[in-house]
Amino acid sequence: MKTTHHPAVAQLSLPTVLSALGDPVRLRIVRSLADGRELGWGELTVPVGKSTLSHHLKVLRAAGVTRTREEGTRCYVRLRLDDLEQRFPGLMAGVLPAVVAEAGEE
Amino acid sequence: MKTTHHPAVAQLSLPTVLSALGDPVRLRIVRSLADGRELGWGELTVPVGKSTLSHHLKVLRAAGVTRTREEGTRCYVRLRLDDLEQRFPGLMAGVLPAVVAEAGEE
DNA sequence: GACATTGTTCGATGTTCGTCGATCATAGAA
DNA sequence: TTCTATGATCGACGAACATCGAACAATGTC
Repeated sequence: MKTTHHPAVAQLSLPTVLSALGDPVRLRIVRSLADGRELGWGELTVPVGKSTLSHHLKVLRAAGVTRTREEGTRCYVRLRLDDLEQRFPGLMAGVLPAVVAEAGEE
Repeated sequence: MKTTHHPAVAQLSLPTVLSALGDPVRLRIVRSLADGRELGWGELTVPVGKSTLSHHLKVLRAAGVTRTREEGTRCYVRLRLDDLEQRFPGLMAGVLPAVVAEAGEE
């Protein structure tokens, strides 16, 4: 595919991370990944077209929230929980429960 | 001044809160308030004009992150920590340390 | 009443964002 | 090689956003 760029741990920016999380569609993606599992692209069920999904995954990736692994023609996504914990200790521990709890509200 | 509107606890939305926090200027405001103190409008030193500051405070207020109290011609701002804890337990406990830690990086 | 202070609102400008359909590049299958 | 499936990229659109200066409203002071 392409050289999917992932920022280094030291370069993760808090406004960028929070801004990436501040969108309903992306928050829904994060919720799907909240348990740490790696999911295939197609398993991310969001109510948008695939070009839009690709865009949102790019935003999450650029913010350092997710890591995309390519395997053949398909790719897999997971949260960068360890990296985020290293850069912003406790952040995701505070955010993820709220993200998961938000599931039953919509 | 005006009828400054504050959303009820049950109406706080996670994407809205995170989105409100996902801006450098607003994050700087939140950092000033991180210890729970109430600050006067003028004590919020951010590198923007006053109309822009007013706008950012409105965004934070509308998201339910801050509460504005008016007293005469001047007003005071503070975080709605209790309300946020009630609606999203642990969220601010995870976010605020990262916000404060971010202080020495810029 | 006249003036000063404080913060909001308005209008405008340039930028960024979310969304889509269409196209393209890559890797695997027939 | 040809076809197919997977995602990324492109171009475009309208909406939302950050910013500013100027004008405004409300309160306090002289």
